[in-house]
Amino acid sequence: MKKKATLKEIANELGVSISTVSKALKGSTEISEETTDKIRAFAKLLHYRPNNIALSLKNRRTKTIGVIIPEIVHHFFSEVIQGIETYANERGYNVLIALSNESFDKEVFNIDTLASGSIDGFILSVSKGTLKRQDFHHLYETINQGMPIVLFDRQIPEISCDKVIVDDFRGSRRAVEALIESGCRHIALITTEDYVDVGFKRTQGYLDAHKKHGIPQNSDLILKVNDQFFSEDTLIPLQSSLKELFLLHPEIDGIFGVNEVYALTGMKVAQRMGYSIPGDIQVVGFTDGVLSKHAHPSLTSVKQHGHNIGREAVQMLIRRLESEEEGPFETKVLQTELVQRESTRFIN
Amino acid sequence: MKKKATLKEIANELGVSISTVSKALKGSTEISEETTDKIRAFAKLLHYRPNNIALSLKNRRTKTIGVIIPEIVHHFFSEVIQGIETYANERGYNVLIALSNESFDKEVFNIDTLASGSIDGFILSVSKGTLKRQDFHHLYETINQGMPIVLFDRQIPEISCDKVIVDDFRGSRRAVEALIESGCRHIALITTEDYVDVGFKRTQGYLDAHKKHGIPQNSDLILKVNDQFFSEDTLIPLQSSLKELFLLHPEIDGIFGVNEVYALTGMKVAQRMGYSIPGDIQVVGFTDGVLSKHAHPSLTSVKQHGHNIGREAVQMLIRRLESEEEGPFETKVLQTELVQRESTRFIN
DNA sequence: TTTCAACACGAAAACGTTTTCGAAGCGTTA
DNA sequence: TAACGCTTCGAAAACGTTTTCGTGTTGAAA
Repeated sequence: MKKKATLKEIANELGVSISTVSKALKGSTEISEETTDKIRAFAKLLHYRPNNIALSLKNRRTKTIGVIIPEIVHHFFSEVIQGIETYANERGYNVLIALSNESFDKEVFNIDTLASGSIDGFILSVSKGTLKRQDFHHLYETINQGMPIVLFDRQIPEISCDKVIVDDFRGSRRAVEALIESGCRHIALITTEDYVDVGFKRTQGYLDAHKKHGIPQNSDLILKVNDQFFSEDTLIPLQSSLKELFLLHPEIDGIFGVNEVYALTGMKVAQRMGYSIPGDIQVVGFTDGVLSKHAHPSLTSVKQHGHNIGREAVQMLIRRLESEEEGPFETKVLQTELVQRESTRFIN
Repeated sequence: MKKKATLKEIANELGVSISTVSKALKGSTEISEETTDKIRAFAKLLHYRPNNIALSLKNRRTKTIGVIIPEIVHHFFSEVIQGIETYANERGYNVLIALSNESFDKEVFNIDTLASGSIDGFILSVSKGTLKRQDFHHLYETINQGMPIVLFDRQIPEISCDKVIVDDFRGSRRAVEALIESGCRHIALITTEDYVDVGFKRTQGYLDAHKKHGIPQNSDLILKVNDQFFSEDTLIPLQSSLKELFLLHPEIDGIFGVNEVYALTGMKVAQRMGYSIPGDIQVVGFTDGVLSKHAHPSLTSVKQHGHNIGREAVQMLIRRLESEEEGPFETKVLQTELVQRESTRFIN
């Protein structure tokens, strides 16, 4: 690998000082036009590029935001990143992304490497591994070290920092209410285990919708999926559980999945068993992604405006980065939207 | 924002020199156990974290690989990143990801910021914007500056650097041959415009399969989609074009889409018009992603082992980073795999 | 001729780290 | 007592920048 050109080399070759070269390249009026031209020409010849890392050292700022997400395939996270990117760029910040793959160790590793110099602050959604372990020392350390963090999506109440989350409870309740209002009385719920905060809240919304409408809720209709290490394989056991569920409970007339894949899998299993969607069973999912749009029939979903989440997160982070005084931490709660498609026959 | 603790601060507080602190924290035997313990305790108290950026300055290496991809929602790119990550980590390298969003300007911006200090080398797939513009000055500059680049997926013949690509031609030909062998005689092709290299090659494979089997090919059955700025909206015109195509050519008995969404859209339009899949029309897509698996019926696809692509790319990059002499550039061609699902009735 | 401003440039510090080399202090040995 | 070796630590350079504060030269004004 060739080594990169530096100010020093240019200065030596041209018989001027380093400062002169620096000023000339920056277009300072201090340097004569003649010298400036000469230096610029030579710099171009050597393919000179300023070394930002040295700059960061000097400025003690990198103007870069680090984003750590658990998964990259999720359409939701892609949308959030999209939002983060566009808004951060507007404000003159660069964005770097790293993946935790839902693993605690990887999350710690990524935070460590990024925290030590590369970035000014974090926007992150914690991995399932971390949630399960309930070990947040790496986050505490980072915050104590003076680097601001904005958490999004998955909540950790005991950590005090800025947060931007979605109103999972109301989003979910609204969806289940819509099912109830359009006639469903036996709604199956496909959810995660309770340690995943968003899964828990969406489950609560499901329960609350029943209570609100005075509909008895049968807890046999709730299916909790263990997917700490989510992969295609977890779908196989899920499918058989679902088949069993439908066989035991032919009265089921609605399905609510706390994410896209769960809802979709529920729909597919029902279809295979001869149910018509939305004729016999109506289906709603949480998180509106490509799968919902391309499913057959397309899936009614609770949309989480990921773009806005990203935007809010960046706003909070930059405010903290660029202000000296340390105000109280905020938690921004964003509302969802119910997007109707072919898998339901809602009235309005 | 609080400022971060440094070696200097610790040294001053404890009345020792910076070198002593550095050595103590690194566990050098030079420093007495007593002093070491004292320094470490104090460092922990201050939440000290070494500033890697200063280190990179010294070492002139960051041990970090920069990855730039056009889109994050693509399942294919996610898989490649997955591969890059796991293998890079094994070799002690960190991975940073940036997005170009298929935009030339954003690609240039990202390369510029990353190239100047943050990383040792690039793995990238160029944006459609860049391909259309045919402007590669930013890549040339980076290479000339001495920073190695590995290109993947989308080819640029005129740039000399390491590349890892998929055998689009043979993958596509194989898929179309399979269609022909199972009886199709009028296969519609949904492809991109020719400036997208992979689209072009897949089109060539489609044509070659016909020639090889002596089947006349009707160019009216080829639909070229303009999707430079790909969004959900481009699907609407595509759908009407497809509808028109099927109306004009009721003889169509097969569909080959050069990507997942094209194939899927073709399938959906056909289904809406009353065709049965795979009874009346068989469908094959390129790029095997979540959509293929979850479609109804699920989609037969040409799978591009993204994980392997990532692995190969990392291997090539690290080899170049860690060896002094500059060998000739290589291009690694990976083969695809035809994954059969419900949208076809292949014989074997 | 003296004085002074304008102009063009250079020296050096600073950012945070690692590492090499040297040096002080102290005990041991001949 | 002198020589030596070990232990423990500090000074300083280096990485590539930017920026502040000189300093020397020139030309013109007094």
